[in-house]
Amino acid sequence: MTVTLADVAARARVSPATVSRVLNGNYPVAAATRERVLRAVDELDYVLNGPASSLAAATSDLVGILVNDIADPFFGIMAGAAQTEIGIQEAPDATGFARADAAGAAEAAGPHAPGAGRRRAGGQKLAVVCNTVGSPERELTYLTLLQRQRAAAVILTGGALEDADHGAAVTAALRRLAAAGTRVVLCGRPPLPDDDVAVAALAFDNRGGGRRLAEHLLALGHRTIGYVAGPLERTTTRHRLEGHREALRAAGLPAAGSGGAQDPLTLHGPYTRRSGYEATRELLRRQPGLTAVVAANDTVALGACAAVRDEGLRIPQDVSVAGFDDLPFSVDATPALTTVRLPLQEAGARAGRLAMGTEAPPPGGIATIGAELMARASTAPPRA
Amino acid sequence: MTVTLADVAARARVSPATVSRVLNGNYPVAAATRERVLRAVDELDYVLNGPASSLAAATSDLVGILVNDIADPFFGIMAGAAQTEIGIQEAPDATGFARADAAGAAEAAGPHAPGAGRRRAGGQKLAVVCNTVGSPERELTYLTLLQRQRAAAVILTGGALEDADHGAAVTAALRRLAAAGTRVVLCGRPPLPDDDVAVAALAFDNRGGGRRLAEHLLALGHRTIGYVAGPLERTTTRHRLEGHREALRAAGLPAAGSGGAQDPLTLHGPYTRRSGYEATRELLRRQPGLTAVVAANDTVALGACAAVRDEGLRIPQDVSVAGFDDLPFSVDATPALTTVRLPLQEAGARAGRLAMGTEAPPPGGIATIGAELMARASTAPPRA
DNA sequence: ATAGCCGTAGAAAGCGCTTGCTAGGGCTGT
DNA sequence: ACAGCCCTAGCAAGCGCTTTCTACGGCTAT
Repeated sequence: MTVTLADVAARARVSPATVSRVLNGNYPVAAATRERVLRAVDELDYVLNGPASSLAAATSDLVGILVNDIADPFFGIMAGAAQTEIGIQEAPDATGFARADAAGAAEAAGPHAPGAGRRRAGGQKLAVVCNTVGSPERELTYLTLLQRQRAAAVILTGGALEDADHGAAVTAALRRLAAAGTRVVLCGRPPLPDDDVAVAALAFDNRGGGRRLAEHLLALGHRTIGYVAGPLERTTTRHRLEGHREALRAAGLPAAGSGGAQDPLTLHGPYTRRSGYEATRELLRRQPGLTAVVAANDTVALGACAAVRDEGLRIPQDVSVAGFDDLPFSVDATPALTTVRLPLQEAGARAGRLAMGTEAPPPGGIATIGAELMARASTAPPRA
Repeated sequence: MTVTLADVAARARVSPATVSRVLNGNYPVAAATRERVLRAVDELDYVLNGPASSLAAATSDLVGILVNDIADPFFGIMAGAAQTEIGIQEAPDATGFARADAAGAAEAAGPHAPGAGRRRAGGQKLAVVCNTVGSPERELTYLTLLQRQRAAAVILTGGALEDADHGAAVTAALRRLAAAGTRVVLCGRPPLPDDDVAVAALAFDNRGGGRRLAEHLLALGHRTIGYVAGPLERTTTRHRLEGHREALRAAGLPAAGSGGAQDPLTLHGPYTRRSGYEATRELLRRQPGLTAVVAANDTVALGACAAVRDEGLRIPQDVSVAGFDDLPFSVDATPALTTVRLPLQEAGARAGRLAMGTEAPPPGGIATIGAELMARASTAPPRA
């Protein structure tokens, strides 16, 4: 029914081994033979059987990218950049066998260097993104599924859940993956607790970003700053908040809640516009003296802006609003949103390269990626 | 080195066949045996070898979702919804074998119904999204890669390229996929040219949406309406534009360009904010009488808004602006964007169900999904 | 008691590919 | 001319799982 390697071999009058070698291009095959095989391949519309190939070779060309919410550009941008880096490589050079010899002249290995004439070893990788919807179970399930597929690499993006059990489970899963030869990369997520693992981590400087943003507001003269934080138990949420409070404390303001106590100026919620809207209305209600609102991210900030307006207040004259991430739409908000820029594109691309083994891992396996303050029109000095 | 089925079998003192059956749960295995096997599985931290399993069973649990731009929420939302529908199902019932008998009492098949006691047949599907970046070659490459993996289903989202050669290539690829038993679903993309294939299509009513949006503007009194269209050669672009012009023509306005002629009121560009910005400035420059701008989608509309403002004009008093898609941020723009709502979430979910075979395909394999006008604050009557 | 069934488990034959090893020509070098 | 190499291609042994077919108790029905 379906065409197999053997069929192609028969048609090209060669052995299956030869066909395999032509297709994988990592073994010298005479040009004429190669030609014949290639012709047979597309006369027969042959498509390699991936599972069989992966089984025999004990490797697969799958690379998994885990994201918390695929509908959120924050993840979309990172995933897209990573996928671009991983995806379709330069086309293999079907002809030009002889040219390798010319190039070989530059080699020190002598006239009969055995490596001459070899073609791209790897082959096409299939980067796939998996949407965990922020659910711990799904995260684990996807990790198992990817291990099942013997994925070549796995990239985990975004903040991690701060649950001891779940953290341990994920760490164990990643360790298993790594042990099985899968490259593991963390992107925008803190390194694993014990860093003995061969897991590269690209962490965002959320704490620093949060601090700088707060400092900016303090410098403008704000003293009562509301904070619409992300979901509890997320590293991202905690780090941004810590940075924020660090700055407040440094300015001699009562950064309550740092001990986990109730902080009337901080409200937690999901990363949604709605959360931003509702939390901000609540904040405005209970703190009439509020002159600024910092949101967990840009999406939340949009909701905050809507809330401020619906209270009949102006941005930034009456209340300043700031976000985090600097997603593309932030500059288009009215007024343009002050936020903290995270180089999502770059980080994603780098993660992709690490996953491919194209780029050397950072020293210690850990790199921190800067978060830059983008002061724009949505923040200004408070009314005098 | 790595644990295999045989290892588990040895440890559980059963044959590999039995372990396989426990894991796949579609063959009666005595509770005690099952128990023993399951214990061995997790004592050994056994993870099924996907490729081997797929090879032997001649099926895979991969479902591919192709999107043009993963960083664009338009696709993210559809992909996310589809993935949710496909992804992690209810947990298999590890115990409770006996209960099947009790339930069996309700069956008409008699006391020894052979089907009693069977568990979920399918098993976990891995939904993966593939980012084509709008590139025809990548689209084709991904299709081949997915065929290699013997994917269970493939979902193509978003507008198709209107290039005869490429269209034929894609159609051929989809046909091959379908022939190989892969379920193919089109989501937000017009049906295949000859609909004899077993390919389900969920198309958006882009033409109708474009028409209604134009009618809305016409009803408000606009007569000189600029149009910042999407990239040429995309079905989405063409359909929206056709609907737009249909309405203009019906209103007796010179809908130039319908024959492909130069239309000074229409400009093409990518689906980016920047394109919206630049095209709109250009439009405003060459058509001082312009009172409204329709954008290819909401993202472009955001750019258009910025351009209008930068020209010192107000929205909607001086110029009305409208988008398309009704992405989440549209309602948050200032003023809230008039747009055409596409039920992306629902469409994606439905595509996911079609891919899983959970939902019956629409009659004729084709369904058109409505596009609803969302008249908001960014459009108003033109200055008198 | 005996025949016959049903429920359960094992043996073994692949699934389609990769790859280490082997073998046979055609050259080169002497 | 002959030995020895290199280049190219084939052989065959798996990779780890699924699944058909077969086998074997114990229980029911006569």
